Parts: sequence; C-alpha cells; structure tokens
Amino acid sequence: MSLPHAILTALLERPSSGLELTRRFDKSIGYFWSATHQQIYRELGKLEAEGLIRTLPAAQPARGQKKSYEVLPAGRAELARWTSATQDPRPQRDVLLLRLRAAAVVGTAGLEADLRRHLELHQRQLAEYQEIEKRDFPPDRDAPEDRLRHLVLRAGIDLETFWTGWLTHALTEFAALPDTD
Amino acid sequence: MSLPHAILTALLERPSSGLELTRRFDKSIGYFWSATHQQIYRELGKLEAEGLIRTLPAAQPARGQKKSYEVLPAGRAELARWTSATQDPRPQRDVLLLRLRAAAVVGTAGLEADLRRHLELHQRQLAEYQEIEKRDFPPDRDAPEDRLRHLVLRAGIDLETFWTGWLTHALTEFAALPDTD
DNA sequence: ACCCTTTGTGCAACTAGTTGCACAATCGCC
DNA sequence: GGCGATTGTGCAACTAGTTGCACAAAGGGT
Repeated sequence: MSLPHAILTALLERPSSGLELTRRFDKSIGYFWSATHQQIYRELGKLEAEGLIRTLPAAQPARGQKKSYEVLPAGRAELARWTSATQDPRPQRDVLLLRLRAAAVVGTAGLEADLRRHLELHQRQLAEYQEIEKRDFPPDRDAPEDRLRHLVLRAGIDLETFWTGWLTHALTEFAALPDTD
Repeated sequence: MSLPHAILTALLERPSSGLELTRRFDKSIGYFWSATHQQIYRELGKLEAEGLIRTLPAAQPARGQKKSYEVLPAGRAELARWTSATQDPRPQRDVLLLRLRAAAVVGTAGLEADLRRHLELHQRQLAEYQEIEKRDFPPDRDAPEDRLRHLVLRAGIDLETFWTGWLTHALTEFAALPDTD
C-alpha cells in the first residue's frame, strides 16, 4: 500500500496533474518507487473518492483536459500516520541473483553478456545520481529537509556503487570460470 | 515470471515435495526470492501441466499425502533458456526510502524507532550470512558451482552491509535533526 | 481546411503476489 | 482408542502492478 503515499508525498511537494506526476515518477521519485501513468490516474481517482486530495479550482471536467490535484488535510494526516507506522521490510526479490543460482545448475552460457549490460545500466545510474548530488547538495546546504533528501540520495548512490562493484567482481569470476554450457 | 524458474532451480538442486520447497524458500532461496506455500503449490500444478516437471514414481494421489517432484528435460531446457535471456532489471521499490522522503514533508515523528528496528533486522541478517559464509565457503573451495553460489552470497552480505551502514548513518543524522513534528 | 504530433486522461484485461481458510494423513501420548 | 499437534496439500478471494489500447484537445505545418 505504498503508491497512494508516494503520490501524496509528490503532491505535497507540489500540486500536479496526472501527467506531471507521471513525469516526476519517471525522474526523482521513480528512483525508489516507480509507477505507470495508468496506475497513477487510477490511484488519483481513489484518493479523491476517499477525500484525501481534491482537484484544484479551475476544474475542467472534460477528458483530455488538464486537471491538477492538491492534498487535503486528511491526506496529509494519513501520510504522517503511514510514515511513522512500523512496517516490515517487504520480501527481497532479485531476478539477477536468482539467475546466477540457476546458472550454477544449468550452466553460465549467455549470462555474461547480460551481466555486462546490467553493469553498464548501473554505472549510468550511478553517474546520474552523482551528478544530482553535485548539483543539488553542495556541502554548505543543511536545512532539515535537505538533509533527509540527501540521505535518500546517498542510499541510491551507495546501492548503485554496490551493484557496479559486485557486477565487476562477478565478471572477473566469470572470466576465470571454465566454459560450462 | 521468475517464481517457476526459482522452483525449477530448487528442484534441480534436489527433487522435493511442496512443503520441502516451502522450507527451502524460507531459507537459502528466500534470501533473494521468497514465496508462500500456496504460491508454490499453485505453481507446481502449472509446471506439471506444462510438462516441465513430474511427480516422482511412488505417487500417492491423495490429499495430505506427500508428493515429490523432479524436473524433466523440457524443464531444464526452459530454465537454461530463461537464465541466458537478457532481462531488464525490475523497477526499484523501497518503502523505507519512500517514507524518508515523505518525512521530509510531513515530519520525522515516529520514524526513528522503525529505522532502529530495521537496522537490527539487517544486522541479524548480515550475521547469518557471515555465518553461512564461514561454514560453507572455506577459502580452499573453488569448484565452479561453489564460486557461483559464493558470488550470490557475497551479494547478500554486501547488500546487508550497505543497509546497516546506511541506517546507522541515517540514525546519526536523525539525532542531529531538530524535532520536526 | 486538413493532417500529424504532442499532451493529457482513462478503461479493461491480465499477471503476480498475499491472505485466509479448509481439510486429509500421521504420530505421539495418555 | 480417542485427541491434539504436526506435516502436508490445496482452493478462493483479494490486492498490487503491468500491458494494451482508446480517445479527446491543442498546436504546428502545408
């Protein structure tokens, strides 16, 4: 049950229309919570029905007509409740590790190329994060919200650093492996 | 579409019944792919219907009667195909990071306790992995499958190391923060 | 005036994963 | 020999996320 809360957070940061939200999910928010525009529209409908958000004044009713939403007090309260409630981490699921384990049984043929591709993707992502860090978090900034946002970005950077490191190591291991087929 | 392949891998490592699979998913496999017994039984049924696995000889038909499965050649082929096929990483989703971002907007009240709890969980997990590493991967072992399995375990260890480190850092940041409510 | 692209909203159907429950066999024990 | 715990299999209903498509409005070019 996290998508509605992701949307509430985004709308609190800035009231937006469905498409604007979609774009923001493709960028910053999507770094740790992704969603398609279909999901977002559906969820906006629900949130409005529940009275947690509402459309901004200049409300055109028509389809294909821009419609912006803002968060109501009830929405903010719900978000605060959710943020502070204890939650268990959701179960791990990582396809790549699963494939590696499968490769131990059926052979590593073909896997190396995809590892290389993943490495590139993670390197690119890491570079992007570091760019953002340089741009948005110069060493002097330290308002509380900035510190929190920076913390989140650090998690992203450290995670990508882990993946690039691990994948690099995995590839050198692969090079040393006999060609199991 | 990874659960069937996780099951195929597990069955290739050792033919098992539904409940045995469930236990193994709770342990080693569950470290990067988790599933409930209900999911597993359902999937076993599908895999059998598709001709990728079959029940072992001493087949009791009755309910509440143990039933073991083994992988058929078609199943092994499918697993090999899947392992080597290129796949995009699935979208990131991390609730804790999302909550932190929400906290930047609605305040950090209550979050700290849960961060502490998560830290403990990750520390415990890390200790468990390190235990396994010491037990199962003494420095001399290096058959190809062992190297691959070790690689997977290293990923687990490094990930947990990242999380404990990051959470520790997050908690010191929290301590320095004014009490936003 | 017409068409094509972009922007924007949305429904429907499907796949994957979760939760809650039911029920059969077996084993130990009192 | 009946009773409760454990082992084992499974269905049904639900929630979350994905994929494929439809359609309306606005702007730009020719």
